[in-house]
Amino acid sequence: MSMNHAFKALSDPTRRKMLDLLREKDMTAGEIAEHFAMTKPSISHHLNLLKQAEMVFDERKGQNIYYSLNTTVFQDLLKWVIQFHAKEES
Amino acid sequence: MSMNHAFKALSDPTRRKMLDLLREKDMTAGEIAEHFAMTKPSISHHLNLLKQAEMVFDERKGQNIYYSLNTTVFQDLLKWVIQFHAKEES
DNA sequence: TAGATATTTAGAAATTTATCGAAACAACTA
DNA sequence: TAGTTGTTTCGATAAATTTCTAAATATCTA
Repeated sequence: MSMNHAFKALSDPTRRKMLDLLREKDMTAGEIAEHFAMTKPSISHHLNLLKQAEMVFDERKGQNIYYSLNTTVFQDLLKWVIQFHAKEES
Repeated sequence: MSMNHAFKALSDPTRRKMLDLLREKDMTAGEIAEHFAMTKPSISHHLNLLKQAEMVFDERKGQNIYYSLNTTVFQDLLKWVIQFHAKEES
């Protein structure tokens, strides 16, 4: 199910860069936006796709909404890729 | 470079299913096409994207063109995914 | 409560992608 | 060499995606 959303989410370089940023630390939507030459609504859209794909969590803290990685889907991705990496043994 | 192509290639369910088929055995374009409710030109297009992403090889043998997995990019993908799977240790 | 800040939602334009039918190309076979 | 089979290329259309501006929502502060 959400594997399809995950692969879609990963197909855009902006979203992969967002995930890379979140790997270092949790960030607000605004902090994330600072790293891209793109309007805030566009950033919001990308974050929303990552959320739908269950690759990030969002949590409001006062005025800000913090985004953080949700690593569960990455475990499924890892399994998927390993099938190809070690195809002769499966 | 080609990582971007690889992620794009993986974003389509048809192409992921093609890779899954090739995991079992090398196949001709026609054999691959039999598994999909789609015209041959469409199949050819998808195979071409997989080739550009360096995820498959193609080799003509007489009248047929055989497709097979090229696992080198999958190794890069594995490294990429592992970063997120084990984010706290990197 | 009014204004300021942070972020999202809505709606539209531009670009990319998926798919098709028709035609072309390549190799085999009679 | 003419016909047949396997596959791709071409050109067009429809659907999906990315991005924008404008407006709305949520929270904080004075």
